[in-house]
Amino acid sequence: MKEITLKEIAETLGISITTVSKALKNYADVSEKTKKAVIALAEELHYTPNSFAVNLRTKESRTIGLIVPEFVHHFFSNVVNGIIAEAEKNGYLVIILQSNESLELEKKQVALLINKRVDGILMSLSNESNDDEHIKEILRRNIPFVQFDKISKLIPSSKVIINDQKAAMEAVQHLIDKGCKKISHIRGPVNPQNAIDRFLGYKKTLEKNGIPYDPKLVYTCKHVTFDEGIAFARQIIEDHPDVDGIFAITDLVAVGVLTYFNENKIKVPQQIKVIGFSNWFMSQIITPKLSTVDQPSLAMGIAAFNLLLEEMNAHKDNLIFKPRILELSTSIIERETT
Amino acid sequence: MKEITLKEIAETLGISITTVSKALKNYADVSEKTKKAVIALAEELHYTPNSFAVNLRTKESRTIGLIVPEFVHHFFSNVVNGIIAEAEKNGYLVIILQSNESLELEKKQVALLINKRVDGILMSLSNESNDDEHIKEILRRNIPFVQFDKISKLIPSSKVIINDQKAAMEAVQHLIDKGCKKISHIRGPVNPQNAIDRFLGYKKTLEKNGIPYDPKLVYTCKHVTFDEGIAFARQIIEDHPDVDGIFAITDLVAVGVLTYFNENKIKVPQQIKVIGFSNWFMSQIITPKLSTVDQPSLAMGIAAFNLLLEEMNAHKDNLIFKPRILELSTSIIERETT
DNA sequence: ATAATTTCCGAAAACGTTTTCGATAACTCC
DNA sequence: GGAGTTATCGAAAACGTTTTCGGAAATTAT
Repeated sequence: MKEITLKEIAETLGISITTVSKALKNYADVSEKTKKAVIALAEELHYTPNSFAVNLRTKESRTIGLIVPEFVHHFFSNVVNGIIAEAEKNGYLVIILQSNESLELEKKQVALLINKRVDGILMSLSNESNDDEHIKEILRRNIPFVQFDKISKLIPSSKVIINDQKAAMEAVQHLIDKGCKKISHIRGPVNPQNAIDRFLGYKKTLEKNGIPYDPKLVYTCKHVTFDEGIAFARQIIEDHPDVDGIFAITDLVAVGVLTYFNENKIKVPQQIKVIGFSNWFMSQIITPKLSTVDQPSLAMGIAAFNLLLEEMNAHKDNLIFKPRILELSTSIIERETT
Repeated sequence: MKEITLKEIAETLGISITTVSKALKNYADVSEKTKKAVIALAEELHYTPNSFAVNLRTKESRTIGLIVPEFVHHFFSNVVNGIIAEAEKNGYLVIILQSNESLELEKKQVALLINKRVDGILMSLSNESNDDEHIKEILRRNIPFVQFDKISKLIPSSKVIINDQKAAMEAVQHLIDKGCKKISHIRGPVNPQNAIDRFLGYKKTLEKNGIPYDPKLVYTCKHVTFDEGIAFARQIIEDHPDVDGIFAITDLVAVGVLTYFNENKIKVPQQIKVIGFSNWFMSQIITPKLSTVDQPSLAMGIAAFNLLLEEMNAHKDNLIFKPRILELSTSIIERETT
């Protein structure tokens, strides 16, 4: 079981390796006759070029690295889906790494990708990320790099994001428009930019509508899980029986909230209205159907890859690439919980 | 921005490339003094070995390829999760490809992975797969290969599966035990082995319980979607108003069924009992909560990678590896729909 | 006929690493 | 002091490809 190489083909055909290589790449300075012969033999022997050698020679691997905090959840798996589909369309392969929201793992993974010499890196930050050294290392090495969704504003790279603050403002305004007077917010962890922005959107919208902001109405998730949704729902009812609206950081948490309410006969939307974030699939199958903010996940993946592609192409031609920020638009989806 | 190579380090230190390489790999025939110097300089310059060259030289990439039909859905994203976690633990990277249930794409992707010279391939077949040539090519090239979940019995490779027939039998028996007399089956497409096996399990269990098998009670999904669940639910009620049990190929379809029943005030489980398959997350949040068959997705991913790892290690040492078949166990989860 | 051009081919270098094998220098032991 | 041993190093080949450049052969122009 030995590998077929250019040398093999060259020797059996009695020509040089050079000519074989050129024949397969359709160079003009190879006669049609030899081309035919080479191609025929290559196919017969199931020749496929050794990509290790090609990579070494051409200094590119047509492979990109992708780091996400997790992808079992609907939003990220959709983004990843967009990325690998678009990558494949352009002849790129994707190596996927999952940081599990751990900064330490994230650092290792960045090092891995650098070592692998991927042509570019696509990344969504973990919740723990506040130390930027590993990201700076990517830029220092001049590796094409695009952040998406969970980004750091301090890193001067291209980004694909939504306007979390604006989207949150619309969500909270929607609750107010539906008659909510006392709105609680179940927010994400302290670090991530989008948790901060959504919280700020919540706060600003209250103030804009003359509703005093009360920090006691804000509950902070540690891991943004279904179970936290259940737990906070109970706590909110205990602490503030008169709350009539809840804005949850994400649909998963909102679904936890609804589950608790369903089990405890708390009427949604009559007693309390609920709005989530991201428009996960499950939001349309739970009873009552969850109102939410539609966040274009597939489009985000596609946009992120294409932005990276532009940067990789510029990089190949030794051009400087000016980082760009793409802001995708969101929209409120009104369902039965508001 | 030039890359740091062994040559760089060797020249600034006035020693040979060989020694630098050996120093970094902690060879015994390099003095402690030079080792220290080399390591210090390597760190200072942020040296990282060029993996293209390493791959070429060592003929391995510590990268595996993974092809799944799709992974936005809960089951596969969990399997993938298990795989990449386990791979990373063992120093392997994973290239993920999605066949989108298309045979044509699947073939291209196999070719891509072969060309990439991944150390091993992990694969779950698309629904269209009946032509085996591309898979045979993997075996012909002696590339370590493990199939999981959606497999072809004809391919003599290692496999990680569940016993679909047995699991289906348990599910249908569960419906019968709960009093169902006329059970409909919403099955998967014609080709895939697991759709066949689950159907066979359905049929056998009916017969075992003295219930005549009626092909008119079997509905065949083309794409196994939520919408098909809704459509078939309507059709079942129309065609057979007296059906009192439904066994759906997967939770997604079952959830579609429940959604239709909820909207049309058909009482579950009083009028009709429903059981799904796979225990997706959504099955526990829908009302009524869906009874289902628990299929160990994460464990399947972990097992599949470890089996592949064994095979890759044997391959490295030029040992022959006898394919093994791992069968993971399933269990019925009784919830509110039965 | 020769000169100029075109067509076709191949030698060789390069990409950066790993590993084998031999060489030198330094040491140990009697 | 010489033989044997050990410690340390480096030359060179190899992995398989791509690309540059020059040269020979064939063709066309003069």
